[in-house]
Amino acid sequence: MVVKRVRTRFAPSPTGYLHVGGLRTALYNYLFAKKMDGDFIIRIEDTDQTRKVEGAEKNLIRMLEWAGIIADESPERGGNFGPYVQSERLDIYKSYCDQLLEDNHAYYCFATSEELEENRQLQLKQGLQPKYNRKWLPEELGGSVPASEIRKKLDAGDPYVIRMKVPDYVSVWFEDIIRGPIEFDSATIDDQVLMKSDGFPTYHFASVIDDHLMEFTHIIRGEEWLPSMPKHLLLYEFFGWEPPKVAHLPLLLNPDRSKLSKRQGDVAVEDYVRKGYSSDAIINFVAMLGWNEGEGSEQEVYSMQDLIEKFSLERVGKAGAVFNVDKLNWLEKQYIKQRPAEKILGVIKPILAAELEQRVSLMPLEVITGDEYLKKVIELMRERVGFEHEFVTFSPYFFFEPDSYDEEAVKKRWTADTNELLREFTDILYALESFSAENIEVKLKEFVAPKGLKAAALIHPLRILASGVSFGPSLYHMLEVLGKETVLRRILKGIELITFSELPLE
RNA sequence: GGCGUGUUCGUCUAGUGGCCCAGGACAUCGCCCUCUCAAGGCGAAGAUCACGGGUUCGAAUCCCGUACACGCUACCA
Repeated sequence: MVVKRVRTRFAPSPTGYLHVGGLRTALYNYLFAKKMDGDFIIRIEDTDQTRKVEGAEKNLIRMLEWAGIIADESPERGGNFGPYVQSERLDIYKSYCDQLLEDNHAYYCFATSEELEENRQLQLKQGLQPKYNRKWLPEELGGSVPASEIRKKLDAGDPYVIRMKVPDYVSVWFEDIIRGPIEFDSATIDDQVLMKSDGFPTYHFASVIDDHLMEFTHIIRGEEWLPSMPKHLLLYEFFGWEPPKVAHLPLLLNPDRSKLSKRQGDVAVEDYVRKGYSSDAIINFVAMLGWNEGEGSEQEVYSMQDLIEKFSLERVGKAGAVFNVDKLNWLEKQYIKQRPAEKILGVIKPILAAELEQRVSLMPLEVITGDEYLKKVIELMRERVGFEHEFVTFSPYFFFEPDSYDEEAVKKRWTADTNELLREFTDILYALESFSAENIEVKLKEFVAPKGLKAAALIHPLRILASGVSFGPSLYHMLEVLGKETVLRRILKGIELITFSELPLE
């Protein structure tokens, strides 16, 4: 038997931003396809014209690309199974629907939405499952409506929908890759609308047609689609098509375990991008929400390549997972620690440029915007920042003069002769030929020892004057990177501004 | 209401009949390192495996029931 090339899809509707749950669905489809040496396709499901949002389709594809999920076929890329936008496939749905009508698997329904709603309320009140009451089921299909009456309504141009005729007394069974066997009784399946009165197909109809015509071998989608699986299966049966394998993914949840939603945090991938998360961390994090390598693996950090190699649908969990930002933050740090400086440069340069338009720097611009300088800053700060943009914003003193000094720190670290010590030490620094961390350290220790002082007596004040804050990288290395001129300028300025006598004595 | 799915530390999870009075990671706390902050190292605390019945010499793991949660129940996807 010839094994078919694996084809999977992500089929979003262009109604807005890319949801992180959607990102994970797309990722799993992508990982599975790539793992199996197959193709990953993007199809746009825009059959609800009222919910369509301008620009959403482009944005969706952009965000997936940002995440490293590149489609083999898509509306933008094309392919042999297009068009990849459902609103451009209307004639296809129409002809397949005609076939169903002809084969008595579907029928016209002229019920108004008011009628339908009334019926629904009635059934609900009676404790029944709300279902279409088959008022318009034709005689040939076991109903009571004569063909002539349908013909009359049609000729009169009355609006109608087309519904599928669900067979009575059958049970629909299928095997979900991650959940195992699932069975439904046809009595619980509604006569789903296939074609809406505006001539557009419903999701259910369009996706079945397209999934078959586009030759997908595996459908991987959210758990919310599980209950509509029997309808889809019935359609495959009507057409005599072999259904693809299916896997229904568990939901992503809010901290209170409700379905992940706005209000309790960010749900759009865009939100996380804006906050500075990298695609490495987002992909890694989202992949682990519901999937794990198993077999005693304790690996936490996975590159996209790792994921492709190790992913399998069988190892996707069944229960919903809470989207926990703490772990995402930790992952982001892991990536910052290991990311090549060159890559980080590309991200922080524009951020720095923007900052420099807002604030004036007293440091030589060509130096502080240069690769050499920025790389040194990156190496000093990479274990201390949570996001790449913090290379600029968390330690602005690498680019700008401190505009204040941490009051608490000054209070804690200043004594009556701190300023005098700093003044004296400034001369030593000034005379220093090579302004290196080692030299500064040696000089500082030489300076402080005969006075019977600890290095800390000078280290902390120096840090505060050079940076404005009491925390940061190794003082000596920090001073070296800042450079002699800047360091001296900041110390001199600082001892002018900070006067010990002004400090409250305790 | 009906149908469906799910349920192991706060969170993500390992675990597919004996190795589990349950392992790892994040978060929390403590100690070490240390010029601060991180990072790192070590350690602590944290799960009566939702509950109740079976099956079995033996169950987190198999079966049945209950509870709870979530999803679906549209001419939305």
